[in-house]
Amino acid sequence: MSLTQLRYFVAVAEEGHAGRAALRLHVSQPPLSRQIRALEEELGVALFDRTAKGMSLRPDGAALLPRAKQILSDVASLADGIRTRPAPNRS
Amino acid sequence: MSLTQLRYFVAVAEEGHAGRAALRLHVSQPPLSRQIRALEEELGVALFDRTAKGMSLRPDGAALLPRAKQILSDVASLADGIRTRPAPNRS
DNA sequence: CATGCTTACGGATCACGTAACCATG
DNA sequence: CATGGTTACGTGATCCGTAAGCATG
Repeated sequence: MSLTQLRYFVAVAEEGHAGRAALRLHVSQPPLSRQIRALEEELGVALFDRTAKGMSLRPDGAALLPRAKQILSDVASLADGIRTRPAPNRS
Repeated sequence: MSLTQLRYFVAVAEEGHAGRAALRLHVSQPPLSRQIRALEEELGVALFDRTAKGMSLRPDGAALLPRAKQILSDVASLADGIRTRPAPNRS
């Protein structure tokens, strides 16, 4: 499991559509599809239902979504927090 | 920034020694050294002091350590939580 | 037959391990 | 000169993008 996979998963979950998620992420659909599938295989569960209209969350995917977003948010704030701390002054 | 880099960072921080960290992670020292350096460059700060005895945490590294451990722990529990949830029954 | 996810395939990028190198006490 | 981190270098794996394939309404 990688942060990239979590980012891709969140984008697809929020867009409900791999094409739009790919645009949002500036990648093409195949890598997206592959990473989602790899994540599902690693976890051993189906995260989405593939319909003719797009991809919709299944229960396990819905359970994963908020936690994935939390982790990504934590990672981002960690990076920013360190980067914007050139010296330990809190004046 | 990748989860691998955070794992490498935590191992070196806790061991205070790249050689032992490498054994613990089942990799060799050079990849470890490179990933730590890449992380430092990405963040724009020095995380460790390189001494003749090993690597010791600098203030920015000490600030990063607990947050990195938290994220890794969250990721692990997320994966386990989904994996051990074959059906959404909470009987 | 139009839309949307998936598989095939070739090429670039990244990460590792061995070996050689450099610094410190 | 022994210990420990770093750089060099070649190889193997991973990931992407284009193109072709397949399913559904």
